[in-house]
Amino acid sequence: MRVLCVAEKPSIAKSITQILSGGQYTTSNSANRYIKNYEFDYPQLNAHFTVTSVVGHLFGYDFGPQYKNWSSCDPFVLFDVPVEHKVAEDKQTVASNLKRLAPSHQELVIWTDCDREGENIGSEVATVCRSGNPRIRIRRARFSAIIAGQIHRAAQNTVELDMRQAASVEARSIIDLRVGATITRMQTLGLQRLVPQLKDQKLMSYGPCQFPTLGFVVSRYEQVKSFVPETFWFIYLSLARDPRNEEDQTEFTWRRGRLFDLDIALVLYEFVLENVMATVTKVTKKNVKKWKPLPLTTVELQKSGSRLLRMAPKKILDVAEKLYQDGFLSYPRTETDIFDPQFDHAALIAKQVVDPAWGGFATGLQQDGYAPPRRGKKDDHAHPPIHPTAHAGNLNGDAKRVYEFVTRRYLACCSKDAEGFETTVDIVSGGEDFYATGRFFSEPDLVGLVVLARNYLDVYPYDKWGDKALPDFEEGQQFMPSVCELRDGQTSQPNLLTEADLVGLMDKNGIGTDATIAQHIQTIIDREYVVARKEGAVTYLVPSNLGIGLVEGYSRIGFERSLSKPQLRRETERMMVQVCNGTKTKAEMIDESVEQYKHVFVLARNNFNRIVEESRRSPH
DNA sequence: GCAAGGTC
Repeated sequence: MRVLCVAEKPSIAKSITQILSGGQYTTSNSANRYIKNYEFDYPQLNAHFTVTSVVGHLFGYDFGPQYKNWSSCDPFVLFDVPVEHKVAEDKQTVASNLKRLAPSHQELVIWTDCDREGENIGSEVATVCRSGNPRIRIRRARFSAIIAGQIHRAAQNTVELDMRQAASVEARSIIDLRVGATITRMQTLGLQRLVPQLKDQKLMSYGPCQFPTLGFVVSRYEQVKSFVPETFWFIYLSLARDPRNEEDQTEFTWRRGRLFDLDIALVLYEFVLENVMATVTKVTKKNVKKWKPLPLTTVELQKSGSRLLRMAPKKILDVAEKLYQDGFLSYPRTETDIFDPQFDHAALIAKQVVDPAWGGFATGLQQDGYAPPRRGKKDDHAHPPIHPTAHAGNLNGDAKRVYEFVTRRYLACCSKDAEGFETTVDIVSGGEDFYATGRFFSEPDLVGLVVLARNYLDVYPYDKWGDKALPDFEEGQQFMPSVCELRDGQTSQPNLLTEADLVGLMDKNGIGTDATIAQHIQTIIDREYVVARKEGAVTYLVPSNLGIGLVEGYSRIGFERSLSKPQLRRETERMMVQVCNGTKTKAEMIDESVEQYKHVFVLARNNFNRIVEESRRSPH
């Protein structure tokens, strides 16, 4: 029997081949430059295997040519006209490779990622293969990690393709196209016609992900703008053990924190002054841990990368993609923050011992520094957390910095939590409670044998856990504070959104996926809805007048679930789950969603003057 | 000239 195996991407086809063939296989080129076809015998099934791949989706949806021209029709009709489902122009070579291979095989085994998109890509692969060989038997391999045992088990225990999951993706694709096209055309044409400043603005797109993304930026901007500082008061108390040394001050924090009522603060302060001699009520000493980081997901890479490496999320993902293609990093698009229990950490750590910067640390992990990585809560059942797959010694610039971050993060995951020693001193002065906290990695010799360790912090300089010395205090000890003042301060205004903040918000609200979040941010910048403003080391996102105008305009119309809020997208997500469960059909999902958006569209068009007003308010 | 999803 001849079996045709098709993976979602070339790298997976290669890994599967290496595992199933035991290293004995032949390679040939396909019509597509990225795709190779591998062949070998698989005696366990008494079969000859051909393994190849696609490069993501094969098909795309679009309107027919008669609707291409924006003036050809009222945008509203795009809610209902038929959509074409065709192999995308740039995927013709991918499809022709499958179609050519199908006739010489009796069985097709689909090895796409085990998620909704993977199921959908699998159904596309099946369609193309069937067009080359109508009688080909179609099966699906289920695997959640590229680990030999799992891959063999998947090959020998194939299942059915899940057509419900595939259908849920089709429904979402069609809805996104219809909604995106109608609102984009209406909005762009309307604003160009009615707002003089915008007549040359090329494209003012609407998308179910880009608008909620813009909404987050505008909403933070409004918070910053409407912020009114408040004054608060607190009692500041400190002790100088050596009154001649101004540096040697132990500052105590008032247990009440901040008070926003001056009268009350004054009364309490006067109580304290009447009896200011302080008494130490308690000295607490305890061992404390700072947890090592979780295994790295794409979203985390982008958040911490943009914060620590000061690169745009999109840039980080591009660099990581290149490192993956060069064989230095594992697949960079993953939601998983749990390593498979069978994952071979020893082999990966061994590859890093040669590094001049962290090789010594890796050697330490090989001796007794190793501890199994923490287990997060997310598993996409398709890819492991991001980790280095080979040592890279010759990188430069951004590639070097991203590789270093991923590698240090990985080694930190395989290390131990940092251990410190914390002392808290509680005092009472004039009936009010104060405290001071100090922390050490190594306790001064008093107790002698407690050895505390920085552990993962030695390889992960991105986390800070500073030493803060505290002089010795004893319970019952009394002292006269060197300073005791009623001080005031003001609440500070919130910061504008950073790219890292925005990635986090989108992830939390289900806007976009690990692979697309950075693109959506880039889109709202490209559309000039938002400007990325660099202030020192941090990049803040500031909405433009156009961006603010659009969001304000739509919310003025008073949509129950505004177009720039995440609820509508969440509803789409919920319906996809229902289609996957079988509690809703694809057609029902499309109908319901389109009805809802038709309503929104009509309301928006009838009240378009409000959007125009908001967009006109200031020059762009 | 429209979307978002995959991958390169």
